[in-house]
Amino acid sequence: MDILQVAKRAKVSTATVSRVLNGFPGVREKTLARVRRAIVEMNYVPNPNARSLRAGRTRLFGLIVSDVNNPFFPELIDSFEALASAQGIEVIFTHTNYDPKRLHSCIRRMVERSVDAIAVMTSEVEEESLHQAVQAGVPIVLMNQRKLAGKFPNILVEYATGFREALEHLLSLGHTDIGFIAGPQTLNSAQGRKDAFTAALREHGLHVRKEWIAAGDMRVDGGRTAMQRLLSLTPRPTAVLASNDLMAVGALQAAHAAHIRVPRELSIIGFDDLPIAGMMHPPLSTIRHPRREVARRAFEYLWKTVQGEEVESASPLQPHLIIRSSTAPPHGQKRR
Amino acid sequence: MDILQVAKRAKVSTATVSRVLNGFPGVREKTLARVRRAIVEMNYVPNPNARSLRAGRTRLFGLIVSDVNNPFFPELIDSFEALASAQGIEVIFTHTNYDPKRLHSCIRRMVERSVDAIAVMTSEVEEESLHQAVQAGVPIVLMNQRKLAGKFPNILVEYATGFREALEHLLSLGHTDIGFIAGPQTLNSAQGRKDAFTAALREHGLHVRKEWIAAGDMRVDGGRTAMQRLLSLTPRPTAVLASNDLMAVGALQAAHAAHIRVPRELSIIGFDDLPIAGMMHPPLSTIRHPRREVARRAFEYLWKTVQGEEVESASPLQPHLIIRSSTAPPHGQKRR
DNA sequence: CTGAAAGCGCTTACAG
DNA sequence: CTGAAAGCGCTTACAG
Repeated sequence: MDILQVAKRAKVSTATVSRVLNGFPGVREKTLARVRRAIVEMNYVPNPNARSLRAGRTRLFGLIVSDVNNPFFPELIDSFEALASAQGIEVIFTHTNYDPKRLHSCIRRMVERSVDAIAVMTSEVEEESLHQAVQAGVPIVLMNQRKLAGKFPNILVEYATGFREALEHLLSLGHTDIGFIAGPQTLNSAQGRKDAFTAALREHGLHVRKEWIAAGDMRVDGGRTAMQRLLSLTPRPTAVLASNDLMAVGALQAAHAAHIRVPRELSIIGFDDLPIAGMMHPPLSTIRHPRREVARRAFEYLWKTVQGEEVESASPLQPHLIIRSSTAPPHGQKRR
Repeated sequence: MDILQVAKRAKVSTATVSRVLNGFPGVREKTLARVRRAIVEMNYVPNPNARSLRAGRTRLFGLIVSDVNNPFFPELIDSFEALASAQGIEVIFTHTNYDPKRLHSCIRRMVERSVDAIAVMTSEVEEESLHQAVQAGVPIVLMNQRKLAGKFPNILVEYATGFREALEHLLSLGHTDIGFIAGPQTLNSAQGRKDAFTAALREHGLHVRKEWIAAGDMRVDGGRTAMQRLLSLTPRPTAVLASNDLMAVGALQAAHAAHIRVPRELSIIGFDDLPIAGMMHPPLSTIRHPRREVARRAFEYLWKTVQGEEVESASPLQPHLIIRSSTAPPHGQKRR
């Protein structure tokens, strides 16, 4: 009974110490000071387990991502953790490795740990898994799961803006033959990106050439293979957009291997703006995914909800094009 | 009192339910079955806070790294987390951003959370910060902190082996003019790597040319600047080793910018074997840091210690050279 | 403004 | 082999 020791030293009851600890109003100034001194002198730290047991709150948030090894996530994790830590919240985190079944057990583990809230920042989500959290009364928030947008709180990212900017950039350089490296259409995020691409194309009256859309696995290897396929075509696109940077890197490798110079003979644009995009040779132009902002919104939603505050829904986040050196006018053409 | 409900349903006392839950021996087969059924039927999950409060163990491990955004760490985190999760341990993690002061507060937070053990996997460690854990009786383990090797459990990595292999590879290609991009000598890990390099040089009777050792900040930018300095020298080295892959990437960028072809005109070798090493153009040869193995040993040390088992100290881990495409015989020379 | 006391949900000697 | 009961360290109505 450690709080008892503090109470004795300050010559008050444990109730009063507890009040001071939790910043409750209505403690006389003098008592307050005495208790505070005792706390400091004894170097007292409350036992979080006892606290949680009694108060029913653990000050623990869960964070679930798809894949720690995908450079997309560290920044998101970093931001989330920093925000949490500023509020005295600890974060336990796991990843699903893109496997919806693992999401189920991740959520179960977190619920069993009685976290106060869960951020499900995965690219793929199965609705049933989420019900565990709902049933346990644990608030959750998702990242850009449009299909579940009505049912669950959701941090939306409007891919369309980014793709429109990318397309307009390519058009302004003189490209009209534009290919796309899509992701597996089983992934929500991959599907959304492909839709955004074709929509942007149509907006500008461009025809969607099905054979110029190749699919990869969202990793470097998949991007390389997809690009090899596109390069084998006649005619082939003069510019290629990839649904993520890892595949754009693979595309770049394929171009290098085929002795096709980027951007002189082929323009490439990625999506995400991973740190590696800028490290490539040439540095990749890409659409920046506002993941730190996603993390911030996700945390704030959960934090406010836990506090019992109402959260008004915000407008979707907008990704924007970052122009580096992997785009240029098509071979033999001038900037118009 | 949820365990009470289970007890009632199984017509036993809570003590018996607890015994079943914790796999204690000496419960009659029949009772065991009845209790198990009740647990399943009621979908009962023990309250971890009550458990921890009583048992004094939280089944929570702390993991501290230098920087989530450095691609070195995700694999380490991933491995550690997988191992922990297999034992029903949850991991809370934070990073110091290379700031020793932050390490202090990271450890404090974890101790206050009453984690059962802490893995301090940072490249820089201040001894005093560790005392908090020691005083609180929380086992810790460090990553390759040679200065503290006698005082604290430590997962050692023998840089020398890797550098020896790299050097011998370069010598076999015909290089004798070998430069080095060092890290800030305030970082233990950077210092260790530089020492390993110069030792390898001397072993082979090569002279250490001080002007061919440039220092960077362990990031891409630092590597680029350091390489620019080396390239401005006459004579300049025909091969350069970098203390980590991020700086090797920067070195590659500097070479590209100076229109020096790698590996034809300049060989580059990195250290760590980050995922990006293989994505570069050309793919970087590098010394692989066995970080998954580090994570495994760190976890196992902590796990065994928490169980009260004795852990015998293992021999240091050996990094090995991975040959890709950034090394070749020096310009105009043949492989000897 | 402050205190006495119940109770959060478990585990663990102790007794039988 | 099993149960009654104390207690882990807090917080929170309730009373004064």
